[in-house]
Amino acid sequence: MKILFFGTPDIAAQTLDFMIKNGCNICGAVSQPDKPKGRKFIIEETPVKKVAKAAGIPVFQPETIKGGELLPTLEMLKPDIIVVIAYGKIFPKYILDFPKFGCVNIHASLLPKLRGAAPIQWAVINGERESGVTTMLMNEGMDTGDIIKKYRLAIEKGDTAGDLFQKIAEISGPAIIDTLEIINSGKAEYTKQDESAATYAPMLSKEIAKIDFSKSAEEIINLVRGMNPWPVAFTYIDGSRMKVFEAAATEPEDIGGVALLNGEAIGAKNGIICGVGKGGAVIFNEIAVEGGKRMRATDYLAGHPITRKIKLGIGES
RNA sequence: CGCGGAGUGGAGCAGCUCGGUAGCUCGUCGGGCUCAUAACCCGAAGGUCGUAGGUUCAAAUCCUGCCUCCGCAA
Repeated sequence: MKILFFGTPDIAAQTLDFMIKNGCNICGAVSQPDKPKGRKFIIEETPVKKVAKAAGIPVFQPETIKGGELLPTLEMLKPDIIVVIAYGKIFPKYILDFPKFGCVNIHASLLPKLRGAAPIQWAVINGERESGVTTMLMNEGMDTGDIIKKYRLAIEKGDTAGDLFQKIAEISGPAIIDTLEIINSGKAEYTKQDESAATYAPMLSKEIAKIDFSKSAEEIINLVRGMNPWPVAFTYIDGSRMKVFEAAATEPEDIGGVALLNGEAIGAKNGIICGVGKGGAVIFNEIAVEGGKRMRATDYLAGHPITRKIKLGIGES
């Protein structure tokens, strides 16, 4: 079965790598165009492109695909099936209809929950205990295709989005191989999604990453986990942006009777304790401020003592 | 040349504007106090101030090149 692979970021690259190593017949890889990245604006190849090039697979990076740009490529390669993971664009009908076995997408959630761009982070932010990947036959909607198979996965309490990314990446390769075998054997069943149960995982934005201290301790801790390693939950301390990499629940009494309202913080021997909504409090264990490296909050406090309570979250928004 | 910040004992920072004695909090080590402690008291070790030059009687501090790290932006 000739496979044309679509994908862009690291998680797609790992899956592609797994497929190659397991003998899949990949006739080409389509990825987003390379874009300037990093501090120096250096153009960097997408992870999928790197893997494909290393394996000698031809790479295609059209700016857009909705106007028929990919038709010549499809006719040249004549793929039997298209596999898509985190490519980043909606597929137009001419591509969906081209391969004999259709276009199979592997999505990092248990559909119909968390359709959209950032299912992994939202699973963590929402405090889900379970996630996984779903393979489906793509249609013209966003993650609305008929489900082929779900592969479940537990989310541990301390998992960050980065941890979940890793877990998802590990099962994605085996999952797609399994699904391809099912399709190839002709035993595939396509199940319609329950539209009433659909939820969405929109792209992450700066606004979402800003800590809202009126929320509960649990919600804030989940946000911190879900934003790690990117874009990282943040607030403002002393007028500077402070990223929070790790936070834990704590009791307001831990700071010796000082009452902390929402957003009020004080230095403690284990980190920075901050009052949050519903009478709770969280402790920031690992942080980074502008210009500084990531460090333990206790180290920050060594150079920036907070002996009287201060208000967090004040800064240019 | 996209914009900006930073390199100072093991960690986090101050000192630089206005050159002249290496400072603070924590940690480490030793001692003391205490029923006890991540608490408290006394003491000690530990730094070519990122690097290469320049200016100067004298540079952590002023000037120039280079290296490294980080934030924004993507």
